Amino acid sequence: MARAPSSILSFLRHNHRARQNPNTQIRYLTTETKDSDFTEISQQICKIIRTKPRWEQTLPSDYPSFNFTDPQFFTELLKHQRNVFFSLRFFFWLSSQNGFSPNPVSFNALFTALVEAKACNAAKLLLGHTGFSPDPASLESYIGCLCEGGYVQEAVDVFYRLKGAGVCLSIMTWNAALSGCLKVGRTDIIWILYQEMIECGVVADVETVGYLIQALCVDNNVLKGYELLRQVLVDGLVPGNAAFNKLISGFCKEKNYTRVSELLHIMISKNRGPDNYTYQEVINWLCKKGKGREGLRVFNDLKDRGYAPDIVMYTTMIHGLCTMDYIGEARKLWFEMIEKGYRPNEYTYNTMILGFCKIGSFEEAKILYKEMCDRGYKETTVSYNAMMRGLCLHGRTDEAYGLFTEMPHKGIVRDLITYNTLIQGFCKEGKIVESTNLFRELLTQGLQPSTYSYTPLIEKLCQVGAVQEAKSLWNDMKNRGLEPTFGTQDYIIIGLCDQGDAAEGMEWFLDMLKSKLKPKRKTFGKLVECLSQRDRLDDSLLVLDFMFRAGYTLEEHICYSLVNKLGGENNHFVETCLGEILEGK
DNA sequence: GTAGGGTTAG
Repeated sequence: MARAPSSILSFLRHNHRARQNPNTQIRYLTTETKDSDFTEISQQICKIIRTKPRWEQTLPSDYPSFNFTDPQFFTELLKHQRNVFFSLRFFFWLSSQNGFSPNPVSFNALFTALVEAKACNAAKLLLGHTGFSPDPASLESYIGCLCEGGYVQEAVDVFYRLKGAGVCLSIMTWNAALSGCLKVGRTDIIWILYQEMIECGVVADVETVGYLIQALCVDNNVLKGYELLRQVLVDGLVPGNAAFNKLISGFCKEKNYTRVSELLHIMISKNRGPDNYTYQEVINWLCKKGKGREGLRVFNDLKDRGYAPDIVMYTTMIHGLCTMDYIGEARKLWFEMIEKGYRPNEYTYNTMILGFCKIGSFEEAKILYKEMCDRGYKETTVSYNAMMRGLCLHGRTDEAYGLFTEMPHKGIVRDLITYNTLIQGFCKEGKIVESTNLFRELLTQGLQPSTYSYTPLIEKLCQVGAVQEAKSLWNDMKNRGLEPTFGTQDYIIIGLCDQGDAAEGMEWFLDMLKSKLKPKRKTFGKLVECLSQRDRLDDSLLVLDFMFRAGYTLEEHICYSLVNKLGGENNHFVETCLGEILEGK
């Protein structure tokens, strides 16, 4: 005798054990209930698809008379299923069943749930598999969701879809989009979106301004970012610390410490106290720009004022001290850090290991290296590169090469820096063949060479008189769009002069001036000497003139040879120059 | 969000 639906429900409600068995419940509800209670059933289905691994295969055959493919049932299920991924799986399962035609309402509910759960990949999947279009509000949330996941290009596509439908985004979504673009470094999209934002008539808020300032800094437009800051400060808006910090590190990079200090003062006066990130950037850049002493002073000041440096700041400072070869001080900080309860991590170990390697204390380095491994930190490309660099710096390239050959056996990837380190090491020892081979290997490995791959080779080739090969490497480098590093043209000019090719040396020299580059003192000297030996006195005086203007003086022996050459001439310019030479200007 | 490995020559 079948029980009436209400009595079943009441039975379940009062019978604890029966309630615990979802199968029992569904069997009752689906076989014996005429007007199925969707709410009750979907609650039970939720439980089954959450707990039963192969429900797709068993559910239909277990309950043949229940119509799972009723769209209304899915909507009910969605209401009760907290895990959106189960709902998505159920939706796809339903879609594969005959007789189920998803309706826009359930699609939209599912899409919204996915977006709210920040499951943008799943949302993307759903969108791609159905012909439905979510409602504008969900699409707008979807934009924020995409941006957060770093899919900014897709977010822009959705934006244009909404724009086409005449929908304007809220300031929250605009900000989410800008923030997302910033995270993945797509400032190009930031400016496009900002333009659109203005056209929509949306008023930027303080958060927007913060992102714009950061974007300007990323684009190396620190000054513009600063101007924007000043402008909004007048309006009473104070952007968050992230914007200040970006500006500060931007000005640090440019060595504009006046602005840095001004910004720090603004932060304090606006109750935006500089945080660990702020000071860390300051210390970091001071050290990177060769002002490690000042970096250390800031660091010590902070401690005196009661700021507690964290492990990152300690690592930064230790790194700075190691850069200056103040290993003793670095080591002191190392122990101080441990005393404060921080355990050195992978970064700290690698920094300190390189510090020891650089000054040739390989025994100390090896002890730390072993300690690092014992603590469970794996050997990495970075740790290998550090050891190889140290060895190369001390002329132990064979040992460095030994490590290089060892890397693949340990499953450690060789990267561009690995190759560059060894190329430089071999070049320094005059082992051009080995370097050239490594350079070729780098290319065959599919790595993109950098300026640092070329520079040591160009330098060494010039020194041994192979200027033609050096020039061909130079062209290769330029063709790859790589900017030469400081001094590369100097090597070539000196190489040309050594070969007596004053004419081409002069061409390269003029190119340097055109590019507003300052040749080295040695380059000037060599060129003057070479030109005068070739009796190109006008040119040599011209170079001499630039040399003085660059603030250099002429080496004595070149001075004498020039004076000898000029002996017979008699013009005003020569006299002036000679006068300057003799005055030692 | 933060930190570590490759840049001259003196």
